Amino acid sequence: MFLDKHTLKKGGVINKIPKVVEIMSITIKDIAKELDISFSTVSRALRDDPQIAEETRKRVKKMAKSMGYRKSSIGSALVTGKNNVLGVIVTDMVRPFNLSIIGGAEKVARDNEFNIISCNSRSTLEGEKYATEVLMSQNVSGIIVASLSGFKDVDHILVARDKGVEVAVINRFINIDGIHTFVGEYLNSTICMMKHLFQEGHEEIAFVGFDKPLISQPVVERLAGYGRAMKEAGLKEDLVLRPNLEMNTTPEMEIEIGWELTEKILTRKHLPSAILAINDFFALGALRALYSKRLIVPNDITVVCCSDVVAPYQVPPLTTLREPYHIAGECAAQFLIERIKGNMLPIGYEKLDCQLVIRESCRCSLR
Amino acid sequence: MFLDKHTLKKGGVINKIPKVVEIMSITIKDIAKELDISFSTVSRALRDDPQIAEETRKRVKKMAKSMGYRKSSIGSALVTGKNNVLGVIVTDMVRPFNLSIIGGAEKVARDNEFNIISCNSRSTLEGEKYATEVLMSQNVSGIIVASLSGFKDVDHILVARDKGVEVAVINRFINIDGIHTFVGEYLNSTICMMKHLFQEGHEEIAFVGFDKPLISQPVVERLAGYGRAMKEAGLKEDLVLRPNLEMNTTPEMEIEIGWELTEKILTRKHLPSAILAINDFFALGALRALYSKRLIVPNDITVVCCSDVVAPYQVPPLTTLREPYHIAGECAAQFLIERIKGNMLPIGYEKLDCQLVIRESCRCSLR
DNA sequence: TTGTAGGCGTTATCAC
DNA sequence: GTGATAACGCCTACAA
Repeated sequence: MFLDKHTLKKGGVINKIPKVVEIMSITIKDIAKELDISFSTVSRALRDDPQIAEETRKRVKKMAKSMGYRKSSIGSALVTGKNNVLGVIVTDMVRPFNLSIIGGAEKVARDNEFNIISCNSRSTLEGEKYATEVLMSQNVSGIIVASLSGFKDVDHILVARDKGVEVAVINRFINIDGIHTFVGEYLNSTICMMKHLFQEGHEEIAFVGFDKPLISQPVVERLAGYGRAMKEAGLKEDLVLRPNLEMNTTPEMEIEIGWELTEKILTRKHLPSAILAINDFFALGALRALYSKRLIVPNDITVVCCSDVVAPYQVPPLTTLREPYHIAGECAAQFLIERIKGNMLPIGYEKLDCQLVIRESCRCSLR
Repeated sequence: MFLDKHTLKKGGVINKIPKVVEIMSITIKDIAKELDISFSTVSRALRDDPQIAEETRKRVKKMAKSMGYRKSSIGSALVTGKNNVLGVIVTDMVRPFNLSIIGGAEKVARDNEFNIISCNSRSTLEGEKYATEVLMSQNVSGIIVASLSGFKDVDHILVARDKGVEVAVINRFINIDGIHTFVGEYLNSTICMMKHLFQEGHEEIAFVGFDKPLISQPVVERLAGYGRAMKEAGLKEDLVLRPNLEMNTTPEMEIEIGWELTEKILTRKHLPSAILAINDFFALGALRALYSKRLIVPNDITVVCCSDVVAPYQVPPLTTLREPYHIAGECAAQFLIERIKGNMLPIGYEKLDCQLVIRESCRCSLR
């Protein structure tokens, strides 16, 4: 596997024009002048202030529309301190689940006439602090933190909170006064997946994954869910783990590891009937190992996984536990917007279930 | 294939606190008061104005830092009309290539202390117009339009341009005065891919794809590149196309179509040695058709494709032409930032090559 | 080299 | 109901 050197070829310049003359935007003063009324009346009319003559309101709105007026959000932000912008901090803008979070937030924001500014933390604490400052300097009204930089240092979050910025945290298992948290529910979700496998008649189920040195709640819960389900069903656990996996692995590395772990399984005399992988990429590694041995999924063996990134686009498409990233983004944005609008929802934490998505990598698709 | 009904379970509220008292941010006035100098001196010192005493500059900066000052971008934006924010308009925040564009822009923006606001057009002209207005109301300094809503109505882009906002367009084959455009180079890139196949000894190469009723430049160029390469090599074209495919297909639909088209090929007595799919999802359909016939890639047949969305995560990983989305985002952001900073680069168009990424779905990986 | 005053577009608080 | 006027945080002539 090798990559061609990237080439960037400049195209021809097809036209040159002098810098365009800047045209000023329409302001409430322009409208006021046109209508020969005071600009504060215009401001009130546009904001549907109750104490304004219906007649005036209509005239102003009509004129505003015909002149192509659009409120400058920075003007009002300067006065109100709120600007209908939410900031989202994610580790990076590459991993699909981060983009799901942003997408979810964006959807809700749009429906509420809010905007989104997104920043990377690059998975570092400094990055997260910097991103927070950037967002503060933009006077955002709320911040969604979806960047798992660690568990201890949350000063920047507290500073934001104390400056009156609403903050919501996604998938970080902390408990800070005044900070609402949305976390995935992985334990019961994993048990749910296991039950599905039991229903399909599986009894020998291998868990392919890893053990992190750092406490990662999702990892812990998935392992616990697998363990509890097997125990309750009176079955023997079959953990095939890469111990002490460092943070910041790439998908490629995880595929590699999933492959190796599965190959270990394939050297056994007796194979399990199903493999539950800890995430998409481990599952992909499993698929590759099976493919190289010409084992057919799900006819010869079932492969399912937690998380749902590229699983829909596999041959065959994988049954997964889709994590609630998009929904978390939606919920967090909705929560912040409500708070910003003055609806002081209670602060606490909310658990969001994963979604069992059944595709063609398990037995039930054969019937 | 079915989905469980999504369940959203509310978690327990673990703590309630009264609304946090709002703490005012530090402004230049606070610093001025603290240092007993005028606030304009502070403003100048912070902006490294040349006509300021070195001594004062240091004192001010030190104090600013110790007080945790951060410039309010809305304050300065109100005065200067620029706010170091770029807006990006994409069709949606779901398709990975859109996110690549945003990611590329974000990377460059970050390096230049700019921020990004992203909006959806939802693939409609109205959406694009609305997004443009939203961005204008945020007083963005520049806009990247990466939303292919059509070719005719570009008034909103002209309005933005005329208001002094720098605009760059990605992958839309238009020519507007004052608007810089970045477009992918698909013709030569496709020929490049074909040459690679020839080098591997392929002579019977089927093209699996579609013919759009609407003129889509990438589609046209890919078809033309395939045709020209085959012709120049003295080989016979083997086009397996779904004619008149409507716009807005889903990945699932494209997989389905790619599957069907490939199955047609598989009914032949003599099979081609390679398949070039028009995009990832058509290639995925091909993989599924081949898998169901137990044909091994690349041993029995080679599969490659244009575009590079989920191709890296296939079994086997697919050789592709990676489209320059991330790079386009980077280039567009860089261009806009330069212009905004006053470096008046000439306006025109630039072509960005696709990148041939060789993976394991073609013969050369076997050696 | 530094200080003063005016203004950017909007909202809010007075009067009238 | 409406109209002045004073903020908001910052920048920038102009003056000192």
